[in-house]
Amino acid sequence: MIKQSIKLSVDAVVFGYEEGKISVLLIKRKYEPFKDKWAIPGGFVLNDESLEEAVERELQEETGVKINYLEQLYTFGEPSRDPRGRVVSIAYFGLVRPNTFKIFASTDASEVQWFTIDELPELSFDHQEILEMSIKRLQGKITYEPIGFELLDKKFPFSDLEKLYTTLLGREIDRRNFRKKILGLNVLDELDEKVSKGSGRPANLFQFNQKRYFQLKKEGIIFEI
Amino acid sequence: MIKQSIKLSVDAVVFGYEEGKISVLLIKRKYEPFKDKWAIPGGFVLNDESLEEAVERELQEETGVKINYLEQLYTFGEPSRDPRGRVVSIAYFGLVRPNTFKIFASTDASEVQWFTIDELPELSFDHQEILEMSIKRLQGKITYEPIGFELLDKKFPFSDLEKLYTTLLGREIDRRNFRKKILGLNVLDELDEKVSKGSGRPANLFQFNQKRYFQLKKEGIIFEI
DNA sequence: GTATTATTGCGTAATAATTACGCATATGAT
DNA sequence: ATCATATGCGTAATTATTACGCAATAATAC
Repeated sequence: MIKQSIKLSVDAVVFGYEEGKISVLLIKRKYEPFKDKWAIPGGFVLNDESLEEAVERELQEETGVKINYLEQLYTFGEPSRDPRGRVVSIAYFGLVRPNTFKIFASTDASEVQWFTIDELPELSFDHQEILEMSIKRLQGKITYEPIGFELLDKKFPFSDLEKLYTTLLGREIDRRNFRKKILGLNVLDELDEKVSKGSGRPANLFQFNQKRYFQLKKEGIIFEI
Repeated sequence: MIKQSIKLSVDAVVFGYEEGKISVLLIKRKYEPFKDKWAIPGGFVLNDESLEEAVERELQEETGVKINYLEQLYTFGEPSRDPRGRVVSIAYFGLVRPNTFKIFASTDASEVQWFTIDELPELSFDHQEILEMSIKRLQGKITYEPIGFELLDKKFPFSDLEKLYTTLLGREIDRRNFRKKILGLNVLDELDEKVSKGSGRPANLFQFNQKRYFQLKKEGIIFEI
């Protein structure tokens, strides 16, 4: 039997949402190959850590990000995808609230930066493909799983949620029907707090009730936009 | 940097459909660990083959199966999942038409057998978990992608398709509404052939038109049951 | 050969879900 | 006070889903 010499890495596409824009966290590579090019954060898996642990460790090391939601995306294994040799990479996608921490570059990264998804730089390896798949997955997923809340502040006005969905889905949504639908799902708690931004009627704040969501899911009631 | 010593394998959950039953192809392991226990077919990835090539090679070697549809399922990487050491496995799920070839056991398998999914034996490693995830994926997927046809003969009476869906989804479907819906999707060609099985009015044969499906998909028209 | 049974195939009505849209309400700005 | 702006509630029109009746065409029983 031929000895297997395949290396295993993890990569993470991390999405954030601020000021009506979806952004992705990228690092500038400090070393070859693709030195000084932008890439998705990631790195090799250690012998005794799980894949999720590897992702969270690498993200912490390279960017300082604390992940809020993490999900396995796909495993990329084309023999030619890394010039150093055979590297199979398990890609994840994650959601964070950018305003809850400060990003910084270290270890393999010389820079860390948020890029809005319509202004992306050229990427290393097959990271362009990974990123495109992530965006599609995110767009698909928010219509049948309540993961959008992971991108918003814990307490948010309804208009923030609506803005997020119009941005992510890339189309207009009727505000009144959207409100009816979401509130009808019964996964939001209406708080006794109001917030006013600029002119206009002040908005009530809402909060996602995860416990209630799991309860409904167990009863077979599905979340769908 | 610590040298990485992780092995990479692929596993494939292969589904077949015959006589109104969904079956999974399992092998009996010839060697330790889990010698003489049932398992999902699979094995280690070679240095210079793609992951899909590895799956198809292992299936051919161990079982003689020629796969009809193959899709990546999930990557399982818990450090403790294999008693031999760290083995990360990329699981696939596949669909075949069992009546188009003969299965046989060889290399790592002492036996190969179809098991209906409600009469499964005890499985090796974390293969139980992999299989459960596969079944869920299959059930979910047939409602929004026309992959069910990969399990049927190329030419089939409508009742076969209906039977497949009731079996997979585990619930009754109104024959007349189902027919309207599927035919309305415009992805089936009605042939000028009829088939009669036992008594009753002979049924027209249909054939899935993949070209037409891709065309409709490109136009944004979605398949959904 | 005729009646019976089984299965296919086409239609229409009742119900539910989605979409479109009018307008009152509450605040900041002038 | 008046206007501009954004929130929040309702109802009607449209579309999709579900329920179900029944004719058509064969094998089978007698």
